[in-house]
Parts: sequence; structure tokens; C-alpha cells
Amino acid sequence: MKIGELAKLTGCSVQTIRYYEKEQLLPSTRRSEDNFRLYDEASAEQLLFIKLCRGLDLSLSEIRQLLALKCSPGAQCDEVNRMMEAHIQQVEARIRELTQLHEQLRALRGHCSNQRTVEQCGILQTLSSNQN
Amino acid sequence: MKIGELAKLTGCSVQTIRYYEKEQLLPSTRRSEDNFRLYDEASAEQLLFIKLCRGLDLSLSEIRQLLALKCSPGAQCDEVNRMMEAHIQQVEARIRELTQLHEQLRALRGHCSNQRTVEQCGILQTLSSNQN
DNA sequence: GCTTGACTCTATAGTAACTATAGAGATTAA
DNA sequence: TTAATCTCTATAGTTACTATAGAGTCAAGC
Repeated sequence: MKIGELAKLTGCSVQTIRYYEKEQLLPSTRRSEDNFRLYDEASAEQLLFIKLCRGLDLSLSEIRQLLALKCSPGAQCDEVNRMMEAHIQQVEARIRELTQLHEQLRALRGHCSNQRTVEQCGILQTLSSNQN
Repeated sequence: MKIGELAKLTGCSVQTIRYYEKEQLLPSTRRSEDNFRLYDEASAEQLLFIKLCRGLDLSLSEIRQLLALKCSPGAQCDEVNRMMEAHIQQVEARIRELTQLHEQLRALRGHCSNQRTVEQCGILQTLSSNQN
């Protein structure tokens, strides 16, 4: 199948597919006589794997590592576990950061109500005080 | 004071200060005879304001708007309130996303323990199944 | 036979908010 | 005099795409 068909099948954009090839997440495929890329079932599966990983917010470089590991099925899978663990901790850290941030923003919002002038605005006053 | 001093005083890097000037968050300052940027107390205050806003994850473009508003003290401050509200909702949405993601990642982690081969790895198997 | 639209290709630039580097000039201390 | 430290400008790199330009190919419809 050609790239457009693969795109429709997987829900990735045509540009994204070409980008993944350039970034070595998808192998360079054979080409038709007119130099069009030709894909098969295996291409679609690999692309869906990538898409699933991206949905878990894994970086392209992490996904590259996973793909490499998939190619040596006899190896220990500790690295996969380690990567997941690290990723989970990153997500947890980010959630903690954002939760704190949310608290600060809510406190800040409480400093002003509508119908004031900029000069009286409790939010701007707080931000201008250089406290905290 | 020169740029290095301002950097030390505010905890911003020298490049960041120059970048903010280029992005119009800081005004172009007067220069010394040798073409060095010269700053005063007001510069430091504005930079700290920016830094505080960045700490709240406000974008440079949002900060630019806030700075513009600060310059018309008689105006209504509704826009400040609206911006904060929108920002808070963004943060809340991101927290929800990450929390869901965290669930998925934890479930995935449960599929594999160490000491397996890549072939048996429950994580890779799950990711390869193209379910979900 | 010709035009139009839909598809493909490559290469390049833009996004956000910096960070890092190169190459040059000026000042200060030893 | 030399070396270190500061400043300047301009440019490239980061991430994961997305958008665009410009060119070629193919099929359908007139």
C-alpha cells in the first residue's frame, strides 16, 4: 500500500510517517517504479506500536530503544522495565509539580475579582511584589 | 549595572535576558560607550516579574499581555482574570491527562516482572498487541 | 488531446523557550 | 605581556511534529 493508505489505516498523518522514517523509527521501505513508498502489514503494525507508545508519552528515543529490544527476543527485558519505571516516575513528578502550581494559581486568583482597574488588580499586585 | 550583574541578582541567565529583550519582554536598554547593556532597579523588577510568571508556567505571550496591561493602570482588569482562569483550566486539564496516563502506565508495568526475556516481556507483548 | 484534481516526492521553515557555540572586542589582574 | 573574564552579535540545536513550496505522476471527465 502507498503512504496515504497507511496513514488512513493507522490514523497517523503522511508527514508523520515520513518523519518517523527519517528518524529511523520505521525502516526505509522499498519504492515503486515512480519512487513511491510501499508498505505492508508489518509496517502498519510497527507504526501502531509507535503510536501506542506515543500515546503513553514515551519519547521517540525511548521508542527507538524499545524497537531495538524487540529485535533481540532472547535478551533480558530488564531494560524495558527500567525504562517504564523511569517514565512512570517522571509522570509522577510532573503531576506533583502541576498540583503545586495549581494551588498557587488558585491562591492568586483569589486575590482579585472582576470590575477592578488594572491598578487595583490583586493578581497583578501580587505578581509585582516579587515576594515568593 | 551590566547584564552579568543583573543575571546574578535575578537568577536568570545572561542569554535568557538577551532573549527576553529580543522577544520584547524587556525594553531595549541604553548602552554604555562600549555597547554594553546597562540596567537599573526597574529592569530588575520587571525581570523578576517575568520570572515569577514563568514559574507559574505562563507563556511568554501571556506575560507580554500582562506587561502591556500593567502599562494602562486605569483599564479594567477583566482580561487578567480571564487569562488566569484559562490558565488554571489548562493546568487542570493537563493534570487529568497525566493522571489517566499514570494509570495506564501502572497497569502496563504490572504485566512484566524482571528476569524475563524480551520475548516473554509482558510490557512489550501488550504494546505489540495493538489493542487499546 | 487537455485540464483538473488527487496523490506522491524532496527540501525547507516554523513552533516554544530557551541553551550553546563561534568569533570578535574590551577590561582587569598577575 | 599574557591570561582570564566579561561583553557583543549571529547562528544552530533541542522535541515532535506541522506546514509550505515546487515538482512529478496518474486517472477521470470534457
